[in-house]
Amino acid sequence: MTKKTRRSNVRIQDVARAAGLSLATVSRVLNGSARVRPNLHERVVKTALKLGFDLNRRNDSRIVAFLLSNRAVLHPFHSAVLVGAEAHCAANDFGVLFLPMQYSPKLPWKEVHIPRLLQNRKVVRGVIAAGTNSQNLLDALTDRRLPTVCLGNNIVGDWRKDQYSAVFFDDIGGAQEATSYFQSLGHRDIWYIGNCQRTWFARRSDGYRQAMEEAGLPPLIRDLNIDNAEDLGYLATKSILSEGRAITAILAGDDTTARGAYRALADHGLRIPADVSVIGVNDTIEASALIPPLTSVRVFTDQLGKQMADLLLKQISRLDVKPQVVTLPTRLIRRESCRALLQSDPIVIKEEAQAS
Amino acid sequence: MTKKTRRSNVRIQDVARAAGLSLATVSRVLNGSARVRPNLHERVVKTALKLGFDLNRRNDSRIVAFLLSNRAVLHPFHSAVLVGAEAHCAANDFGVLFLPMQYSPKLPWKEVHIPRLLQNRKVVRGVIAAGTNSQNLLDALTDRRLPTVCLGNNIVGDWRKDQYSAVFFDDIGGAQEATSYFQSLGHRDIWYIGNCQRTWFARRSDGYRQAMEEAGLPPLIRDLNIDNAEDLGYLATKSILSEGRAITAILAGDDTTARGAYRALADHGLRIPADVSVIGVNDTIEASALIPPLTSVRVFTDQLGKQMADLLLKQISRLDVKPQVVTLPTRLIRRESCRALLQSDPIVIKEEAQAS
DNA sequence: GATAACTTCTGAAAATTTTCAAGATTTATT
DNA sequence: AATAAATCTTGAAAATTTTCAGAAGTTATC
Repeated sequence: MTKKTRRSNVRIQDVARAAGLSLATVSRVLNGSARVRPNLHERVVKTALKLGFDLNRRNDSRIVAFLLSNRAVLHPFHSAVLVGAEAHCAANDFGVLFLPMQYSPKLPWKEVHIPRLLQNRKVVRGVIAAGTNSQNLLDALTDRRLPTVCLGNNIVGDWRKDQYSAVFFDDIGGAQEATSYFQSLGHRDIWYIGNCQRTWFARRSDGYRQAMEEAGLPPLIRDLNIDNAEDLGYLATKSILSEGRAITAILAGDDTTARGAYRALADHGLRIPADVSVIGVNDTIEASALIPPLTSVRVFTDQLGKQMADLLLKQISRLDVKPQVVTLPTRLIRRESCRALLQSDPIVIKEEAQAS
Repeated sequence: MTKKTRRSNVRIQDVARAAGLSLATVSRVLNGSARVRPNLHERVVKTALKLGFDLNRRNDSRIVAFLLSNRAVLHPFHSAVLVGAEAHCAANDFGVLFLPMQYSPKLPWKEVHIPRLLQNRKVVRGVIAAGTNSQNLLDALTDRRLPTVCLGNNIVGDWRKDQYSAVFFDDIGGAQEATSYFQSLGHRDIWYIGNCQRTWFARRSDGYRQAMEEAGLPPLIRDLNIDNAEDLGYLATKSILSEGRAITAILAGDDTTARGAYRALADHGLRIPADVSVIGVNDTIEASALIPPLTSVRVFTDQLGKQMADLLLKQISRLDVKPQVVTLPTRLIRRESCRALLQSDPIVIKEEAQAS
């Protein structure tokens, strides 16, 4: 009787007997190595829970996947999220599998190709969905019963928000704060530049628009459908300048776009911040690397990674947790790229229509 | 007889019988789940090979670890290596576990703490050792019989080069090429700045020194023991300028150091490339992000990752491959940060001893 | 709406992994 | 050098996973 405590008193065969199924089927359910009819699956899980079968501390995999969807490269932003997620996982004795993948948001979910390593919970226990995702991938992961937490800001198209855990960062509020900051410095001709085809640029333009409207100023948005963020910033800025529009401040949709703006301003002989003030969003190392250093809306990327990891690990350890949504605040980091506009300052309009 | 081909005709129990050992012991050797005395280990491996036991296509893990040793953050350089390695692994149906770790190069190898996930080949089959490593870690990995490939450039201290596969990139040659390029543009007062306590900065200073000596010019090296690369570049450049030394060109040990130099030059009112030309090393996105874009020694980071992955996967699939060393070439990418010095140009010496 | 062709699911048996306790070896201490 | 304490190895048995071939379910076709 007092044999010595086994790692768990309840064995897989006890569950099988109680559920009236074979050992094999129970094993398959418990480690997701193969498909089991939904009702039997449920029967196994229920029986296991009832008998108090130790669903976690068994010696199965302790790896989660960090999905980097639809990105060609690993940007500093996502690097930082990855590092944050890894640190939290490591602290909980989990490892992180780095898994870039590409898929079309239009593909029916059954046709989204899921990497082999995700097909068996023996290997990967859950997924952090970073990069740009859409509902079809979430469906495919749900079908495989993989707990998932997504980076909310970057999901394109409609998705069933109540069914998934997600972590957002408040870039809308950040854009709003940045715009208000410009206003507090006396700026009125404040432009937003971005590619509003992309969710994140669109979200930020909303924040900008709100702040402008609240201040009774007309929103000035230059929305170009260009994929490369630096080209986008460059061309958007260039087009505003060559049209001779009044401009004393630019809110760029992200730091890379801001860099393009820097370049266009330099081309036109305009100084930052003397002639034009600039703010970016994301506050990656790029922001502090620019000369002059860029004022930017900081996203606490390490916290972002940590939060996603945390929600995921909770889902993994307890099968019954409800999906949760968390929104992390952002914060404007003030650097030398902005200056206060004095009442006496003339509005600078360079007329040169320099050809690109 | 014609039963239908099994995934392998030889079973683990055949090996056990032939080797005169228990099933358990053979299992332990074959998946590295626990330590087995070296002679028995060898006996098992030999017997398995002799019987033609399928060492690979069994359904064991297909994951390798990407070790990022002793780095606080994931720099763009290592990001790119990681992405390159992952792509090649994915093409071979392997996944990559992202595994940052910290250890002291002075610790005896038995005391180097190896993450749990590396302790069992059931999880991780091999290691790509990136970041900064030293022999003690390699010993610890060897002890666990984990195939390892290291990033050769970043190994500190002595190590047994003939026992490990390694991939180098020719940064020495790159520094040499960069220096020669300066010379071909007519520069003579060419400085190298770096922190030669760090292996990579030291290697590059060697390349620089060679090129200077071959051209009959005195090497001008500003070697400061500062960890933060940007501060290093800033302070090194500042110190040269404030001493009033002649300087028309700077070879910075890496791109971040070059950025520091940019900032110091801007502080002194010097233009790039009009007054001073600058070259960096690594050619990360930082180089093209600077204004003006930085001429830099490109390291083909994706190839670097790919090569490391390739050597590793070969070692994993065949237990008998010899360690190999590969050196990848580098290439100077010319951007706007350099200009030819005309014979008539006066040598600019700014005398202002601006306090930092 | 029946039948064929195909796919998915399942349990029994086979194969492998893991636990446990005993035996072997190493290390520390006298 | 001898002994005790601690650690490491191992085989047998227990537990789990995987294979295999047949059963059950689906879909396409006539």
